[in-house]
Amino acid sequence: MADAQRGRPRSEEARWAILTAALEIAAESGYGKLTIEGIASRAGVGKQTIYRWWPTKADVLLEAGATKADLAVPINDHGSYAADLRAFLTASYKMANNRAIADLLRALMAEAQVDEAFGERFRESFLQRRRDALAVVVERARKRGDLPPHPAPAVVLDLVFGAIWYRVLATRRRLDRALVDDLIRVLTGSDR
Amino acid sequence: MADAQRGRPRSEEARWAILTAALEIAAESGYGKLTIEGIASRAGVGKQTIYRWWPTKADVLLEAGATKADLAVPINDHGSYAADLRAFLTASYKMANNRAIADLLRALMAEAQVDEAFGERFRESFLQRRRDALAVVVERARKRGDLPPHPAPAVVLDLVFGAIWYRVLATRRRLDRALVDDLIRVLTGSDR
DNA sequence: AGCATACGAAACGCTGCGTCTTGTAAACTC
DNA sequence: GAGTTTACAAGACGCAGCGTTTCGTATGCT
Repeated sequence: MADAQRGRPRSEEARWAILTAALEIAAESGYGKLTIEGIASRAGVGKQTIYRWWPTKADVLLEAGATKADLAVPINDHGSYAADLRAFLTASYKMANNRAIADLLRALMAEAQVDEAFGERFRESFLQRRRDALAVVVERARKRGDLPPHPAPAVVLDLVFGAIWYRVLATRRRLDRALVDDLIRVLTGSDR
Repeated sequence: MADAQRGRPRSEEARWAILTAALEIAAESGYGKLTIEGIASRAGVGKQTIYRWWPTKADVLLEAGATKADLAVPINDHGSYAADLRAFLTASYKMANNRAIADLLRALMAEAQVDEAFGERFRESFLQRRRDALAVVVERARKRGDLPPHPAPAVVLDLVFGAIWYRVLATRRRLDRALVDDLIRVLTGSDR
């Protein structure tokens, strides 16, 4: 085989140590205090091993989150648009109300604003996936004839993720039942 | 008078040069490339003059925005909740669709995630003021008997600002008429 | 005149960046 | 089992920017 593996293979142990160290430091001291040298030192790893596999420390965190945290949201069919929404929102706010995960997401979103290239990676590998997931729920409602004419599907995504992210980033208030209930009311048009 | 001014007064000229230089550099090269030394150099000012009056470069930008950009939103009475909302949202999305202002807001929001102390200042001096403004609109609607039972006033704020910020920070899509229309529909309960 | 504070300029030590070098380790190829 | 290739830990390197300090000067008040 021409493209058989050549040379020493990547150390899975080092990768794991790096991801763990990054999460630990970020959790203990905050993203602002996270440095490549700090990660390397705690992981017992050379800096070059980090630079070889990740372009920035934010990418390390992004992979750490994807690998070690369960960021999946359920999009099973619960029979109605309202029930599907409730399942999605409940799972989402359990995530957002988890301190460690919220801090991680805030750091990634912040870095995405400052580093344009990372921003694209973050949007594609995280934000867009979550949009796609909710879009499935909306599309299912449309096929069921369950979807009100307004708001438009694109706006549904903006309202749901907007409200969640705004609380996480701006007001720092917990996501609660009241928000979820009103959100469902508003999106299903069940005021009347 | 005991507390009369003593010593050389603060140079208004230097202050203005610093705010201008900060905005220019951020606009030209992005917030990631903004440095205190860069600001001082372009403004023709000693670094100490910056450190004497602002704790961080983000605070410089925050004051620059407050001083040089018109960030006011109209909360005049337009006769109905829907009309008030439309005026508020229209003004907001004209702001958010202005590239320079959007970039500035993204940088400030990003820094607020990383620097806890600045985050509080940002919330108090900017985010909360805008929440207060919209709260006036909502309260007026309530007094008029114009306000639907849902969503609750607090959720109204989350939905409006959430949608705006989410587009600015996450999808980078322009705010458009469709979003404004759907938002008004949803908040006034005028589906029916 | 004397005092207090701000100013521009520049030097300081420090931290973390991203690169590079060194010697060793772990896989495959012949 | 000798040779090749890539990854590894460790650490040195020059650089940029930080926040502080020092200097001599400027501008207000009493």
